[in-house]
Amino acid sequence: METTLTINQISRRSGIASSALRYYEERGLISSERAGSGHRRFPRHVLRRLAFISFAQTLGMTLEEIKTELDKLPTDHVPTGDDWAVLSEKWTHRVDEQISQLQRLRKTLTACIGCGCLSLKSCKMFNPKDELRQRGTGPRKWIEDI
Amino acid sequence: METTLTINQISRRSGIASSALRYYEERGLISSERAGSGHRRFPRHVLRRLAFISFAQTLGMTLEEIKTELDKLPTDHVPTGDDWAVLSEKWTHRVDEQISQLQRLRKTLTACIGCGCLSLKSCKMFNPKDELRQRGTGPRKWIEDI
DNA sequence: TATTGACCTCAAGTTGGCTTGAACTTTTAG
DNA sequence: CTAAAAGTTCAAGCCAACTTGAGGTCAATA
Repeated sequence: METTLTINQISRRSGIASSALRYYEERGLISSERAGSGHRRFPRHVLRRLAFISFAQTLGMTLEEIKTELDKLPTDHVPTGDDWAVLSEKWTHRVDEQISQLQRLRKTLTACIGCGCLSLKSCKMFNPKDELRQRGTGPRKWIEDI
Repeated sequence: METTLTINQISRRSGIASSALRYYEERGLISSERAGSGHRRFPRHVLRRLAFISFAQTLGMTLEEIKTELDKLPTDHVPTGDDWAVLSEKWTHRVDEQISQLQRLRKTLTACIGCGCLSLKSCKMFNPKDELRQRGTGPRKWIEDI
C-alpha cells in the first residue's frame, strides 16, 4: 500500500475528475507533493478533504466558503475525526435552516393555492425574504402592489 | 389606472431589473405590445407570470423549465386563479421532495459525525445519490474504498 | 425649447465551477 | 524499443442568467 496516490487514483476513488482536482489545487483547497517528474502525488488524507468538499457542495457552499472552512483545520497534524467533526457541525445547522426555509415556503405556497391569489398584495409569497437561491445574480424580491 | 405598464413600472412592481425583463421577453417567458415609439407596454397580468417565475426560481427551476410550464397556460383567455393553481401544484411536490432529500442528508450527516468517519467505506455519506445540486457540471459521486 | 431621463438594440462582459484542447513529457505494457 | 496511456501547463471555452456599455431615439418637465 503506497503512501501517496496519483491524480488518477484519487480521481477514481473520489469520483472527481482530475481536471477538477487540478482546479481545486490551484484554488488552494487541496495540495500535493510532486514526484521528480513533476507529476502530482497526493497523500491519502486529501480524500477526506475531497469528501468534505463534495458534501459541502451539495449544501450549496461555494469553493470559496469551503476553502475558508478547510483553512480552519489544524496544520500541525493530519486532521483527526474530531477535527472534522467540528467543521461538520456547521452542516447540521445549514441543513436544518434549509429544511425550515422550505417548510415555510411550503406553507405559504399551500396558502396561496388555497386563496388562488398569486397576485394579491396580501400574499406573502411574493416576498418570502428567505434567500433560498444561491446562484444567479438578479434581484429576487417581490414588492407590494401587483 | 392605465391598462398597460412601462418596463420600469413593471420593474419597480416586480423587483426584477428591466434588463432581466428584456431577457425574459427574448427567451419567450413574457411578452409585450409596443407603443408607436417601439417602447414596450406590458399588460398587467405579466406581473402574475413574473411572480410565478420568481417563485419557481427559488425552487431551483431553470428558465427553460419555467417556460415549459408557462407554455401550458391557456392562450384563449387571461389565465385565472385556477389555471395558475394547476401549475402551482407541482411546486408542492418539488418542495416536498427537496425537504425529504435534506432530511435524509441530515440523518446521514448526524450518523457520520457520530461515527467520526468521513472516510470509512461503510459511510453512505459519500454516495448519497440524492441529486441535490442542480448547478455545476462535474461528477459528484463518491466511490468506495477511501 | 432644451435638457434630462426613460427607452431602444446589439454585442460583449461577468461569475462559478469546471472542461477541453494544444503541445509536450513521462511512465508503463508488450 | 516502441507505442499507448497517463501526466504536465496554459489558455480558452462553456453554461445559466443576467448585467453593462455603446450609440442612438423618444418623452416629460422647466
